[in-house]
Amino acid sequence: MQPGNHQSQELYRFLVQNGLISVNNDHQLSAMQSFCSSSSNNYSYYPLELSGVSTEHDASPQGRALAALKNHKEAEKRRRERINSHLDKLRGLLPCNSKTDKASLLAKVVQRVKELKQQTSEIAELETFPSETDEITVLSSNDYTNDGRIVFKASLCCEDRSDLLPDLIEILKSLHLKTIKAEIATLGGRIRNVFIVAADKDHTIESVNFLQNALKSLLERSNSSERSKRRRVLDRTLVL
Amino acid sequence: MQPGNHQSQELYRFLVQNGLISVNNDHQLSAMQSFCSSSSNNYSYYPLELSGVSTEHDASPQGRALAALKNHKEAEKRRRERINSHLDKLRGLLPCNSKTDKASLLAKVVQRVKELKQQTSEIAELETFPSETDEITVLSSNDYTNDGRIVFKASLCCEDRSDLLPDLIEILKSLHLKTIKAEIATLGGRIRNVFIVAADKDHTIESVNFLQNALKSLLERSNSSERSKRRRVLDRTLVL
DNA sequence: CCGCACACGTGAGTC
DNA sequence: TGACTCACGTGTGCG
Repeated sequence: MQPGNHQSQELYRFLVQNGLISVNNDHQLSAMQSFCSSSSNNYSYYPLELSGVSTEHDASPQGRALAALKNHKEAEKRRRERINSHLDKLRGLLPCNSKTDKASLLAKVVQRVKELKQQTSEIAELETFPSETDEITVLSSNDYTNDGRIVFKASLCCEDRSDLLPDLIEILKSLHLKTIKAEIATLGGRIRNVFIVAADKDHTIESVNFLQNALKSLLERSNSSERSKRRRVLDRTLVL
Repeated sequence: MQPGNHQSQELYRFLVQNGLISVNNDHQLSAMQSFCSSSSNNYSYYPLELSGVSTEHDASPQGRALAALKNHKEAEKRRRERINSHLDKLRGLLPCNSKTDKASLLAKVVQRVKELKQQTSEIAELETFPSETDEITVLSSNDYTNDGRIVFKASLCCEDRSDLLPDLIEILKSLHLKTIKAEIATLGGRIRNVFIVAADKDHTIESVNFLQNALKSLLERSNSSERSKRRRVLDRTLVL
């Protein structure tokens, strides 16, 4: 079966998509190149074939060139199928028909990815409950990079005490970090601070560790002074 | 500038993507078709042009066919640019270089969309279930602003009782808040209400606090009447 | 008829 | 050298 005519295109795509006929995976197994050279698609297309020149196992320059061209043609076809199969997967993933254009489909995909991205980040921000365990999280990602400056998202969850915030502010000041946004939530004597800070231009990614250590020592100070039974500290650093 | 050679391809894509040069939007404005017919791409390609047959405003069959072919060629080019610009947007959205293949890029997109989809649904489910702690959340952001009116997202989680909803409705009515959407979930005698409300035009951002306080008093009434042991109330206000 | 979207084969480029 | 990707122009079918 050749998917050349338009009637069988959708069927063909369906088969490819559902693995009922095989298509190369991306960037692997691509050497499986002449799997269908002996099947039913040996239609004569090139004039040279019509004029009797054998292209099978031909070492002559024309034969080699023709074989290369055939390989090329088939490889290109497989490449198209690969791309289209992914597009069809996306069609199935989004709320859209199987008949939407490639461009419109991709536009929807772009929009959806953006939506989901900020949705998850918003929801992550909502997840600011103070938990029962002490916890430090410092997170930095490329998404947080803003015109050259590095931006962190840091979270600190511990027992509340009156001079926690001043200490925190002092730490940020000493590290030359500028607070962009801060959230504070308290629950039953415990507190969770989530703050987004921007570093100076000359800061490197190692500032994440400085901040991390400073927060850790702050938390240890709190625990030792209060003789807290809460010994375990969840300590996370995420660099995405 | 024509993007024919491979050196300028990336630059061209960059310009298209950032809107520095225009490309048709999907499925609209596609009638803008011959915008570059007088630019530098009037290279002679067809033998008929070389043999002196004018293709400009030619009503002869050859002229018409040639003009159609030219239109077709340019339209196809625009289609390609449209698709590629979206692919480049996706490249910028995902953690990948600008040099990843189309197929691999699309594979990553498929994977990412799947991930984000189930992530958000999982979190959304978690947000709907009533939790064990009493909780009030009032959230307002610029995203919730709708043609001038302020829109809140408020969440209330507490012990269920029969006259909770009437009380809630009364509060919203007294504050002149119009309910746009509401979700109610009950589980083991506990209830969670999430509702989106819109304020009147004359409301300010302080209405958030009114609502917050009203809900708090509502919750305290419930607790005092039921002699609930659940004293701790998570009380959050986020203004993004 | 024309506009539109697609698959196709091919030349050119990169590694 | 070949294996691979890409943009291109073209043929074709649909509305």
